[in-house]
Amino acid sequence: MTTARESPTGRRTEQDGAAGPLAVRRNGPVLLAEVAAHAGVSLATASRVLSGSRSVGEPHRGRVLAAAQELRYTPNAQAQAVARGASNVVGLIIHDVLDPYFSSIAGGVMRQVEERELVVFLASTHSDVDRELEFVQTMRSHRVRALIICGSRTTDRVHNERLAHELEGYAAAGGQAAVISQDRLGTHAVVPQNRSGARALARELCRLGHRRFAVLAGPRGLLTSRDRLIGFREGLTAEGVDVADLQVLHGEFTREGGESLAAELIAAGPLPTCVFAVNDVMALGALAAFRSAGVRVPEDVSLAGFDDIAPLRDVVPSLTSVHLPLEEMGARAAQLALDTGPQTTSQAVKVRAEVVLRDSTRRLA
Amino acid sequence: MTTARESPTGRRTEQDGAAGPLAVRRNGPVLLAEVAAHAGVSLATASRVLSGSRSVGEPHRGRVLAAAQELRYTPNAQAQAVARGASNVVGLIIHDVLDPYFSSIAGGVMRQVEERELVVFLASTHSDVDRELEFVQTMRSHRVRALIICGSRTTDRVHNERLAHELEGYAAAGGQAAVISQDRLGTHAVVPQNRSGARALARELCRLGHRRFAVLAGPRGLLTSRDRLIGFREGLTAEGVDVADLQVLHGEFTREGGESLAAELIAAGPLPTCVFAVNDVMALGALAAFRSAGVRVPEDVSLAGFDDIAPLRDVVPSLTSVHLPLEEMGARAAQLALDTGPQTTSQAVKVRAEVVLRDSTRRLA
DNA sequence: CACAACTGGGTAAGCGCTTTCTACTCGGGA
DNA sequence: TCCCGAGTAGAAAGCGCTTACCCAGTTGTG
Repeated sequence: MTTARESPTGRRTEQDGAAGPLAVRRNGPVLLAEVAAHAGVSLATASRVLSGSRSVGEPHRGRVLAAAQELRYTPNAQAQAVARGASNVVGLIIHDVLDPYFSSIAGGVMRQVEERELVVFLASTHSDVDRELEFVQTMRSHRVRALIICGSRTTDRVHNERLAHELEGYAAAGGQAAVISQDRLGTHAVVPQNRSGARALARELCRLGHRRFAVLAGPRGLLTSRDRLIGFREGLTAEGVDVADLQVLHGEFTREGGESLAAELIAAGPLPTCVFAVNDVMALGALAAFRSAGVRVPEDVSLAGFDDIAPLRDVVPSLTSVHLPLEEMGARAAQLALDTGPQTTSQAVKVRAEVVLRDSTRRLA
Repeated sequence: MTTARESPTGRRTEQDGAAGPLAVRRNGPVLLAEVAAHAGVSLATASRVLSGSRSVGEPHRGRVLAAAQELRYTPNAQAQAVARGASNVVGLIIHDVLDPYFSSIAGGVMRQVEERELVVFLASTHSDVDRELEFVQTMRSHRVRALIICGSRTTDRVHNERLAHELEGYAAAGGQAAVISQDRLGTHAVVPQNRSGARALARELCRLGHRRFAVLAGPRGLLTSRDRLIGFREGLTAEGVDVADLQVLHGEFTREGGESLAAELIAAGPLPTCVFAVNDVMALGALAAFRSAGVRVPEDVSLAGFDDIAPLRDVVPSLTSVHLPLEEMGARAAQLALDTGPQTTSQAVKVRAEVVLRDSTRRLA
């Protein structure tokens, strides 16, 4: 078997002259030119057969197909993208794959993407705004045809401006972007109704007889956390609860955050009758903290979360939460970014958040 | 603002002659050539400055940088990949993002990938072998520099051969692949010790006094499920339990699968003292089924799973399982595929599976 | 039977970059 | 003063494809 050498430059040389007609082994992938040669047709014809861009007559057509098969030809998608001036990849930026909130959304996005025979670039920021920005640049540079960014926006002005600027550049170059969270970047947006959801939750909890609440909130700068907190306050006010003595603890937006905030709460003294964790993973953390401190839910304290993530199905007591159709949100965002013409003005889709009362919140006597 | 027209062919024309020096607005992304022109240097120089491939003298260097900044230039990564003949993307094929087993592994892979400033293509097969094959082709065609496939291999000969063939082609073209599961494809492999893990579990359960078992197994063709079943049988035999009356139920490898198999089990008559679900999501499903049927775990029946996935932390009773360092496995696979020279023979890394006894399995009096 | 209107093949000009190769300028030893 | 390298800029030849353009050879129409 003759192995072709590479020139020192890395460019292929024509030195394997001794190679027989079937000396296919070479390093690097098989090229279209080789398929064409093997089939005895021109490069153009081979390309046309394989990409079906124009009809090709039968003697040739078959030969090309056979040659491609035999040589195990795989077209170079990057080169195709360059030549065609259009890529078939979609970018997806999330905070963390391990968080069920994001993996659910990702699931929805992937479904849509796969239906369209595209592929997805996945990047996770781990809630770091700089990485977020960096990934947008990366995606831009890979000329993704659509970009989906999910995860709460922040109050960080500088970052928001930079990001908006970057996305503007992306849009100017013909890209379609959609965010899942707050509609602040001038892109398409899928916007969960955090505020009204939390408001409704507060009212339901009040109707169960609760008056003394604590909120386990996320970082101050996170809009999602902030909106939910605001909504919750509004709901309480509407029910005539004095918001002044609402306990609000800020911490990480994660399970660990919830766990340590709940621990703080326990340590701080008499518990309220009801605790609202602004998202479910925090609620799960809080539940663990309560459990290990011997605080019973809902007997000693009621607990509610937000998002209604899938793993909630398996916890006891079943957790009261505010349902968000996460997969659907992902799917919807993908649709917005993929099915909208480049000239369309950006759309915002609101997503209702529905309170689901379960066993973790009890009715007060 | 002058907008450049496109020729009917989609190729850019030179018709925007009227454009002033700053008429940057055009459709499509900014090109390197435009940056070069703006900076008054040649294309080559601009390229060298921006990719740092060679030193460029100061008057020019600064001008290029400034021009790039001003025009919001983003290099076309696809074109770079074509020109350089090397891409910076990694492929990751899993069954389902929503399954914590896979999302944990994905998390590990992503960490490694991000450390190296690469990006990842994510594809999910939903356990469909045809899609798996198709995705390998897609990844190949995108010239991913490394490919990580995770998810149990099957007994489907035809598929295995096709897949091996495809991967051979990938390797021949210089790609590095790693699988996480069974080492059967001639690639690098991260191999969880399913059999010995299950064997150890069986022995521990026997030591707790159990003799009558049922196994909720996955599809017959799945090697992971099969290996765990075999190992479990071996463990029982070693402890002198007659394997003949071991109940084995086959179903889906998912939460729903576990749920319906457990329901079957309950319906079938007297329960064994201990049930082994071959993976945790099935165990979670079974737990739900038991709960809703009023069967208490572990009082009425003991339950054990396998994988020790993260959401297990939040269920009560805490579930006995066999721990697998999922994130680490993902990271390890990524390392194998990324840090190994192309000429190295493929390595297989075994991963120990450690039994963790928790509250879902009780000691029999 | 001349003349369109198709078909379907090949040639070559792109796509947006990188990199080799050539050319030039400059400083310093002989 | 001349020559030689070092250093750096630009021209141009790639990378692996697609596709506009051109040119037979066929068919269909009046």
